[in-house]
Amino acid sequence: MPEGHTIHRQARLQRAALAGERIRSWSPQGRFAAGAARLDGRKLNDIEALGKHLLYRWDSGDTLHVHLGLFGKFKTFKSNPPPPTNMTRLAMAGGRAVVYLSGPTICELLNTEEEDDLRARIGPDPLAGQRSGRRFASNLSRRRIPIGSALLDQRVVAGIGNVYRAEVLFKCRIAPHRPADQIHGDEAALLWTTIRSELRAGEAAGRIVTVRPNDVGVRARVDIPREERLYVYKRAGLPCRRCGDTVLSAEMANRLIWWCPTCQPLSR
DNA sequence: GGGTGATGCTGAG
DNA sequence: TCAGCCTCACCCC
Repeated sequence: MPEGHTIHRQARLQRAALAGERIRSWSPQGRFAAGAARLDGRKLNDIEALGKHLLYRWDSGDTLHVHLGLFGKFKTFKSNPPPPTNMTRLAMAGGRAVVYLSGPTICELLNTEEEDDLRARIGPDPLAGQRSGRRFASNLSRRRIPIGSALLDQRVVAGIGNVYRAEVLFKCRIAPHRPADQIHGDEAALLWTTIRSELRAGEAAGRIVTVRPNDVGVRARVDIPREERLYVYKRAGLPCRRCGDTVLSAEMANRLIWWCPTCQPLSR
């Protein structure tokens, strides 16, 4: 379930659960055996989220880099952890909690140079607290690709995934096919603030809920049914929650995207 | 119980 | 552009 909000949430929760202690680390699956052995018994100083990447800082000077990819998952147990399965790539056990990681695309130790490379190829992170709206706008202005593709490019903005790209464009009334370099300054500013507030809401809630109170016929609650939480994502053929027109979908940047042709006109 | 798609990304061609 | 990789929830039988 990993867009940027999940990663930042994990950083926050795991910081509270593990940081500041010596951590027993091992790789039940065996695929990270050497790395885990190197970290075993070291003190975990801090965890940093960077877009969809997680960086764990250890007192040995080591940095553990985790990227969940499409399938990666964390499971945290405060008490009575079940034994890890042979799918558990990395297990980290401290005095307060145990965290199991399975299915990550990346689980590796980084040296300084590799970490610099990672930072260099990642765009502004809306959850990192920086004021990077201008950088985001400038990144857009330099791409001729559709805005729907640009939002998935982690060099443009770090942390957006397929759900948020569709939802954020809907909220800002921008058609996904419009070229990124033709997004007006005020639209780019609105996009940035919308991305920030939506990712923040997702981080806090632990799930993606973009539908808000004042929109027709939908409760503003986190516990609303799953199929009412989003405006357009995976709603092809269904009526737009705002105007009733039919939600469309198409492939863009190798993934499906959904939009309302009335609420998100091609020209503004 | 099998099949499939998924909130991601890379590297080969 | 496309196959490949990682895992599992969900659907259908």
